[in-house]
Amino acid sequence: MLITKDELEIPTKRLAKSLLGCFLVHTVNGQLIGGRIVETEAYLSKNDPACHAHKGMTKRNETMFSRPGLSYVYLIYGMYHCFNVVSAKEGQGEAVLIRALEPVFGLEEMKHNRNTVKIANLCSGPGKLAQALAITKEQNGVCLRKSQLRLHRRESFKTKPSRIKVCSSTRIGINQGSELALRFLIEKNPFVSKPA
DNA sequence: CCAACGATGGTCT
DNA sequence: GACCATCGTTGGC
Repeated sequence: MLITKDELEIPTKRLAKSLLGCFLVHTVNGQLIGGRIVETEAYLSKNDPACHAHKGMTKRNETMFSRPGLSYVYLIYGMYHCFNVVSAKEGQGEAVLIRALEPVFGLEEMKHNRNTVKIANLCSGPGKLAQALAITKEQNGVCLRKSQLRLHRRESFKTKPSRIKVCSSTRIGINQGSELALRFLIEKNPFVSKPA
């Protein structure tokens, strides 16, 4: 079952936690690829200098200010993409970065996209999962309930029990705002980008 | 195991 | 011209 509009329009920190265990799937050439979200980070509009929206709207970050439930994708280090779920209220400029998935669907396709055969190396980082799922700036601004790129609830696929334990840590790969505990992970999950 | 570093290009000052 | 919400490789233990 798809994530509902109401489930998406909640405070960003809460959404970052509740997205854990949900499924991110992309239909490419009629084939479904993707997996279960195991690691996220919240980026806030207030008191968060690491957030792209911290200094207001620019060409790059404008979709961060759009409706919750849309996709925000940007290019990082000239070669990778990062995928976010726009959150909070329209106009606020907040989002949840999806940092890792447990690969579930279309493993062979994802191996091909990533040029590796190691399952643990397919989606264990924001750049990796975007590459595995063929997410690029073409998906920037699409609706995650209606486009080929979608979010499904935890109970949608019977791959694991839906009860999970969440833990948190400081965020990864940033300088400013690095002391804030806004990274959330499924406890003891082998598919995260780095242990807590 | 791990720290260091280069690739690579869009965005912002 | 500097800075990046990264990753793969390299070279040291």
